[in-house]
Amino acid sequence: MALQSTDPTTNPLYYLDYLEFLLEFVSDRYRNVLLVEETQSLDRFLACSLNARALYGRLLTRKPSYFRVDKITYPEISDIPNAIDELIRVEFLEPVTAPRRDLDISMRSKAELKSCGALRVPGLAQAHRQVIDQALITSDQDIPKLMIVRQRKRGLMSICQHLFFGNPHQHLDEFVRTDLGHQVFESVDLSLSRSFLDRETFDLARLLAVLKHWATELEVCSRQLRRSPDPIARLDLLRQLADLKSLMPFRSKMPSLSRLQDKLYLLLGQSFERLGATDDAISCYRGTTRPPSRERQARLQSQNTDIVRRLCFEILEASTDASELSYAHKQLKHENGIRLNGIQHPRPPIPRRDITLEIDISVNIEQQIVDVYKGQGLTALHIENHLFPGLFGLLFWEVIFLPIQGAFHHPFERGPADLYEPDFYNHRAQMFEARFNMLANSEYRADQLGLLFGAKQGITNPFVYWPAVSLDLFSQVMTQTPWSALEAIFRRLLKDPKAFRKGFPDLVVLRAETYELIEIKGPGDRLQNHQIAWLEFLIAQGITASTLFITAEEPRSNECELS
DNA sequence: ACCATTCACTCATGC
DNA sequence: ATTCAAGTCG
DNA sequence: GCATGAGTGAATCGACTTGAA
Ligand SMILES: [Mn+2]
Repeated sequence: MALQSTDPTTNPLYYLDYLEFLLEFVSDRYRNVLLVEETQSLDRFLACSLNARALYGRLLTRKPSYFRVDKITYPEISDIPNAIDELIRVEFLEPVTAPRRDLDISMRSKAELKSCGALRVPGLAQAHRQVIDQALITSDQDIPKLMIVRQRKRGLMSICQHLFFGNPHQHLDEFVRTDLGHQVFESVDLSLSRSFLDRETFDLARLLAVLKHWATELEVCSRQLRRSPDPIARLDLLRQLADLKSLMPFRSKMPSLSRLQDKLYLLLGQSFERLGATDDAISCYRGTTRPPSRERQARLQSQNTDIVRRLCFEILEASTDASELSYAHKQLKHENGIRLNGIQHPRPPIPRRDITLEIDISVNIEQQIVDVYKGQGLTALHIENHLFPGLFGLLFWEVIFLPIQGAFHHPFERGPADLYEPDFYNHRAQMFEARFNMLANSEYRADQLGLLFGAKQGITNPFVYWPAVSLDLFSQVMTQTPWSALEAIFRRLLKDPKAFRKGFPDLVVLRAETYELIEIKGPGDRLQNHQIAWLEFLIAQGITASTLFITAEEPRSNECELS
């Protein structure tokens, strides 16, 4: 794998190396996905002179696709005019020949407009840029033409990037930032996986990306409409939403794409709901089981107790989403009275303390409590979701980065691509179980913690947030937590890594023989369902965890007690 | 996935 | 003169 | 007091240039 150094003194064309690495990777591994004319274009590009390719690579990193020829200067590229001609011949660049008064204006700075005499109208020189452009475009003021080129084949480039990364949003930046050491990725054998296996799947991915973009826009509209109702705009929006819904493709076999579809259905359902189109909303929610689809369906049909009950049972059976589960519990309890105890877990009470504190708004409340503990000679850290997930990510490093089929497709992945799929554990069950067995030995565990922390520090891992953790912290927490508790926490994490990574208590307070977890609640802040779920779980596992509610205190009184 | 997404937090309503 | 946002670059 | 839904703000690499306000 030939990733070169970014150092411009030794390698002034580093960006071209990146681009060509990507293009060659794609045309090599995704030959059957690319269309014939796409392959031909790529071949034509790769056959160009070094100068031409370098220029195209430079322009590709820039935001607009129109460029003033007189402004294109790159010291490392010689004979730019010639490179431009060459790129025009292979249709990677296009001269703007038709009169484009708009560009002749907008691509000039104010100073330039002034020096070609365009701002002589009184007051115009002081006006806002937008106003000037507007005024000049319709005036008969003569404005000299600029020599402008438009970059072509940007679409092809984004197709290649999409294929390379397996998603539409990562781009060439990753190469630079990785070479600069801003991010470090685990090196994984990529030979077992390709992002897309055929054109059909890939086209579906691109379609879904477009639909999602559209749906997000409509969702924003629906929110605005709620603020300021407008019956006509509402009807128009409803029509657009219906159009979008009718374009929804059949459920894809590819998990990453069906996840996208799930999100789309939720987005659509939510928009319909906001506009009061209950039936449409329900039918969208029916397209997916992703939370909170079932809860929304139930709420929208609250008058039909049979449906509500069926949905709630489904939730209890299948969902890991705390807020959905809490809804289902309440609903069923409410309907069936008390005789539902079979399903409910006995709930340990969550310890609660209340204090008053002079609150400093400029600092977040958690940090203030940390300082209070510091004043008492205790170490407290605000690490929220980084403690146990971090420990998990470290101890199970090898399993997480196992290069099984479908997990890794390119060198810039922070974790396996199927991490958030229901089968993440199943596809690695043997390895996970073997690891659990090994880690049951506390000496081995301690050993591994130290080794892995040293070996992997700084390497991106979806569970480890390096700035927030330290070996000392991990060591102390690990040795002071019974393995049974750790194992239970890790297994819960594994059930739904996305959902269960959130909701841990804010603070860890370190004491000599033990530690304590505390969820801070400032004025107006309430416990959320997933926080309650973790607190109860942790307490049930014998870990000291509690809540601390803060009430604002008038200035000037002092001291608060935290035993 | 940088006019986008995600999350924790915060506020406003209605019971 | 300064501040600010967008864009560029490694 | 409670539940709910909507809205906020911070954080996404960081230094540097440019043009506009
Ligand atoms: Mn909190």
